[in-house]
Amino acid sequence: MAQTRFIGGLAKAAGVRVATIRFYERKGLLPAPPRRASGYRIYGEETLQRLRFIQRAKTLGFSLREIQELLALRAVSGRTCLDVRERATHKIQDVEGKIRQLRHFRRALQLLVAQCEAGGTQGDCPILDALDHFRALSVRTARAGSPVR
Amino acid sequence: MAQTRFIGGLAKAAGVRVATIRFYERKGLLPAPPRRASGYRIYGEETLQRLRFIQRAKTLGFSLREIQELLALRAVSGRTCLDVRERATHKIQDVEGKIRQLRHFRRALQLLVAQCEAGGTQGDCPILDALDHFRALSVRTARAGSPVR
DNA sequence: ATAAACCCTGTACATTAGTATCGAGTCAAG
DNA sequence: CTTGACTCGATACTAATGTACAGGGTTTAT
Repeated sequence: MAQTRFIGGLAKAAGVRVATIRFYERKGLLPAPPRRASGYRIYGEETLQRLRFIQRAKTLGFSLREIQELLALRAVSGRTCLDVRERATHKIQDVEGKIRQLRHFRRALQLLVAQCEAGGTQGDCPILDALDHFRALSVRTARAGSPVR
Repeated sequence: MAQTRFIGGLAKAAGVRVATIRFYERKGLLPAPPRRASGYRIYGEETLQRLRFIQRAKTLGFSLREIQELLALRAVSGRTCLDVRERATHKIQDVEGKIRQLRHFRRALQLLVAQCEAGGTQGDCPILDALDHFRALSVRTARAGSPVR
């Protein structure tokens, strides 16, 4: 049985503002919901799920435009399957790149912590340039750069 | 031997605009570099590395403010080691959360592709609600939500 | 020593992602 | 059937993250 509620209840459940929900609707991130005779928007559970999806994707560095594209993968109308597959495959590459970066990132931070612990719980840490290690690890896409002038 | 260059060369090497570099300097993401007598900024290799770090962190969903915090982990002056360790540990949690989310995300996208392939290269895909699967997987933080009204 | 290409500061403009406010209408609990 | 909380659309404002001049000085290859 679908929960139904007005915009305020949905906003509270999702932890966003009412204005944000209307904003997302205008932007096409949320479908125009059914309305009461009065014009009040009526939401079911699925909109809450979609809002949570949007929130998560945002913290992962996707822009609203990208999130819209991701959501559009579901709405197959008018798109061929091949098209969807291509887009999804491309997104997977994207996601895997992010995962890789984050792993390097984590490793660097762990090194930082390890160096701290090695230095003892008080007194000076060594230079703590573990983040340089991160840099060294993840600069694979490095281009040549302009020469000295 | 450190490469040195003016702001334009650095911008080109990092793939950002000159104005962006000056913007980051104003924001404290890049240190104020040494200058020529003329006032021209002079950059070494380390600034390029830092710029690349910033770019990567941005695509991973960190705001400039958060990136500043991450960079501050390196600048140990005035901070105790314990403090740094705590902050780094917290960041690691953060990063791991993101990795987890991205993995769910990827799984959902892979499911989507698989469903597409099962449906053949042409004709209609099934409903393709693999992203619902993603939702089901990743809604662990779900709160009760307001009741019907 | 000159001209193209570059840099300086300061300020204004743009885009993304919301937030806030207003006046008027609606809901629902007592 | 009133009253406080909610909703509506429209519009304007904000913060974060850049971008684009304008007017004037600098570098450097030739």
